[in-house]
Order: sequence, then structure tokens, then C-alpha cells
Amino acid sequence: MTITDQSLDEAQAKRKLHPELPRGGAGGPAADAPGQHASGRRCGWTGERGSAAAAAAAAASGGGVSPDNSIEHSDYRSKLAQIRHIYHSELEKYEQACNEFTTHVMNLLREQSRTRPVAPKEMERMVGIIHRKFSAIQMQLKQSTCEAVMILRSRFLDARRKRRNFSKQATEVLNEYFYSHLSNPYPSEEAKEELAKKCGITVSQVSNWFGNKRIRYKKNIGKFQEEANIYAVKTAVSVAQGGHSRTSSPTPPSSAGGAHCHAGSGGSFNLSGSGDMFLGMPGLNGDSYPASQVESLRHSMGPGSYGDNIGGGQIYSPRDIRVSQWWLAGGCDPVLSDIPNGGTRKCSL
DNA sequence: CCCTATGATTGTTA
DNA sequence: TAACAATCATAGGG
Repeated sequence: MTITDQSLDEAQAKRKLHPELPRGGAGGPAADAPGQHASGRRCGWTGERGSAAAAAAAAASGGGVSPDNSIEHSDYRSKLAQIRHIYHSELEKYEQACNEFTTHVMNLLREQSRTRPVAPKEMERMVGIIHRKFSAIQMQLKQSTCEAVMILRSRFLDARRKRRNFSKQATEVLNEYFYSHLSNPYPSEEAKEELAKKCGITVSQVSNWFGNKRIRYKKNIGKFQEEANIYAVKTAVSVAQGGHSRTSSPTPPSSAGGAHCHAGSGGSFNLSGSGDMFLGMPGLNGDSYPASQVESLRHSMGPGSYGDNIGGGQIYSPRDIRVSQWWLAGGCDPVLSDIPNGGTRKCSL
């Protein structure tokens, strides 16, 4: 009567579709809602701006699933319910038709039994044939229902991939945090929550953003030079103004108040002062030099200051200015990257 | 329409 | 399990 877990799983395995395909619950196909990843990752789909704040709030308050796709969820659910309804009603029709046809054939055979001997075996055989035929039809129905569910699902997933760029202000907040913590751009969970609130996005979106940012920065530091300068200047100005700018808050959550630096995820690069911008004096432990400030310095020096062995996008010599060098991890040492086959992964520096 | 930027997803790694 | 790396898919500018 129902599409079993097995049938869906089989189809899923065959098609190697998404791992989060709906499993048939007690009632039939796909009692689950999509969007819950097996790995526990939260769905960070960028919804409409209006609901993003609510999403962030819910995420900040510890909500397990970001609700910014609740509308799509209900849409998905209703369509799924529709499919299930059609499936069940069709199945019932076939069942009924099967029974009717069976009794009809039985009646015919009984009628025939008046004129010719009809063995019980023959009747059984006929019933068997009819049932096989109908179950084949039911299998087809089941299959096409599975397909319909999968199409619905893939459409839903496609929709999830639709993204909106973050607002300018949000990007600004994130960039400010990133460049003012360039030596250790790993915001703590609390910092992420704070950033999420400020930006009106979810914590996982903040995590995504930092993940993307770190990797893209690392891959092409040169490209981000200008941006780093901009935010260095911004932060410098805001610091000079007493830590408050008009449009956006320059003080990262972790250092708001300026009393101390949060214990970052890395932990090994605690920086002095409020934020590691210009107040983070260089020389204390060697890695508190704000890289963005270094960027500025480097920028004013012009290209080529560090020698020819450094590639086009190369900015710092790790020997000269020892910022945390988090971007050197993973075989992307901008100095060593000149060595052929230095790492398994290519480094665009 | 092409190209780059960017947010999200997925698989891997430490 | 967070971070990384690669990749996907769309946004947005020319």
C-alpha cells in the first residue's frame, strides 16, 4: 500500500541523487522534509532579505534549523502531500479494478464451467495472472511516483541553491572583522553569532563567508590588497575617532569594549589591545602586526620590494613580517610556491 | 552573452 | 567537528 523505505532507497541508490531524499514515513512516501543534511550541516540558504533577520535571530537563539526557507518547506510539503494523495488514490483504484476484474473473470469461468469442466487450478492460474498484471501496473505507478518525488525534490534543492548577495552593509561588517583580525581570522562561536546578528544572516552563513574569504584571500592575496587597504584605513579612522563610525560598527564583537581579545579558535595568536588593528602593537609576540597595515605599508612601497623570488601577487615576506601566517597552511607558502611540485594543490601565487 | 564575484554545497582532512 | 579545498550555480557588471 505504501512506497516503502526500501523502494525509495533503491531508487535513490540507482540514481545517486541527493542523500537527503525523502524517506517514506509511516504514511507513505517522503514524510520527511528536505534540508536536513546527514552531516548535520545547517541549511544556510539565503532567503529573502526580510526574513534573514528572523533567521539570524533564530539561529542565534540556538534554533537547529534555519527557518528562512519555511515558506519553501511548506510549499514542498504540500506538493509532496499532493503526490502522495494521487499515489494512494490511484493505488486504491487499481486495487479496486483488480478485485473487480478478478471477480468478473471468476464469474465468467463459473459460467463456462456449465458448458465445460473448469479445473480449480485453472481458476487459480487466471487469478494469478490477473494479480501479476495488476501488481506490475502498481509497480509502475510506484516508480513514477518515486520519480515525481525526486523531481520535486531536485527542484526544491535547485531553489535552495539560489542565492542573494549579502547586503553591502553586511559585507562591510564581515570584511571589517576579517581585515582587523587578519592575523587570525577565525571568529569564535560567540563572535560569529554577533556578526550574524549584525549582518542579518545566519551563523552558518557567517561561517561560510569566513571559510570562503580565508581560502580566497589565501589563494590570491594580491587581489585583496586594495580591499585590505580600504578596511585598514576604515578601521584606522574609526579607531582615531574613538572606535565608532557612523555607518557601521568598526569594533568587532570580540573586542567590543576593548578590554581584551577573545580566545580565538586558533588560540595561538592572541593579540594585544582592542582588536588587532593599529592598537595591536607590533613586536609583542611577533605576530600581532596587523596584516592590513602591512598591506598599506607594502602598498606604499610599491612592487618588488621583497625581491624577485616572490611571485606577482606576493606581498609579505614571512621572514620579515611575521603575521600569523594562517594562509601558509596547506602548502600554499607564497615563497615556497615557486618550487615546482611543492605541493599537491596548486597555488595561484 | 561572457566573465568575474560570491554564497552554498560537498568531500576530505587533521 | 571545524576548517579546508574544490566545485557548483547564480548574481551582476561590461
